[in-house]
Amino acid sequence: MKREKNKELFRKFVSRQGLKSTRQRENILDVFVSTKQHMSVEELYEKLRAAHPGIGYATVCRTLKLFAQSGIAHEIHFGDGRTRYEPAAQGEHHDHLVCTGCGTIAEFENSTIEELQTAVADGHDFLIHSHKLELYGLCARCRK
Amino acid sequence: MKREKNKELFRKFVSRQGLKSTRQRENILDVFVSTKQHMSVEELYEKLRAAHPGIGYATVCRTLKLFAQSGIAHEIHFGDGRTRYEPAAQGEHHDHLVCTGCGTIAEFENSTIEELQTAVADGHDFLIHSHKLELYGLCARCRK
DNA sequence: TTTATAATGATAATCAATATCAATAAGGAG
DNA sequence: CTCCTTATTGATATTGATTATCATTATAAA
Repeated sequence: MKREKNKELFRKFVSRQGLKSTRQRENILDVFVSTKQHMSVEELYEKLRAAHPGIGYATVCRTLKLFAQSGIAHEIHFGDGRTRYEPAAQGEHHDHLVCTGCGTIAEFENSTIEELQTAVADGHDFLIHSHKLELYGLCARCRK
Repeated sequence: MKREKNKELFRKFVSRQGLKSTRQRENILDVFVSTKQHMSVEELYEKLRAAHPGIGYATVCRTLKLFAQSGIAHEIHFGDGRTRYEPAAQGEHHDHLVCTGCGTIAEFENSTIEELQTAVADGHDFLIHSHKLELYGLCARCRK
């Protein structure tokens, strides 16, 4: 199961880096892996406080950064000034359809686009590490 | 010429919106249209101060936002917390290759990718308004 | 000119994220 | 199990970029 795999990966990361396993990190990990996509730090913080009162905002920020470093999370910026995180699915990648009407975010994957990206990068002698593709517009509901 | 066209477009926008033509706006317009791509607000401010001392930072911010509203500029966010602007070329669109080694930004266009994006959006009954595609990695020089 | 209104620039306010730091917790050594 | 070094936490201050405020100045139409 993906969730458990990410939890395992993070625990290995912590031990490999000589970091310590703490109650807070486990709590944040639990909530994070079972969360819906694209949560902002603020949203995750609120959700965490509900389940684990007393946790600090700074700790949430720090831990999410660790998640990104460990590879189990991706940091996302949609240009609204908030940092968002989403659980990473190893070996997969998806891009986003962002509705400017209601804020809904849908996901998609398209391997042909990915291949073309690689081709473009090759043409520039550029080595792709990661990419970001976002389509902004109106979702089906907001078009009506 | 593209630069003059953008200047004309902005002047029309100002008059159409009942805004006023000011020395500062003309100065910022001059510097902006003749600038290299992807300048941050800070960089544009510094460049402007060199040519037109006394101009305020807030005015630069406000005017760049107006440029974006008028359609002659695009606002760009690369995730480093700085807002950048680039002159818009009407009817064209390009995407970015961002080197995480030296920070260099190259541009590319690929109409096939654009078509596939439209196809993906159609499949979701989504109407694209704009999009952002950025490839992060190492440029030719940094790969060596 | 006069006059209503918009724009400017200095500065304060905002907002998310990060740094600081004293108190606490983890976990290996003995 | 206890000690001890070091990492972590959480409260708060700070940062850094952008935006709001507001008195003063400038624009452009009557």
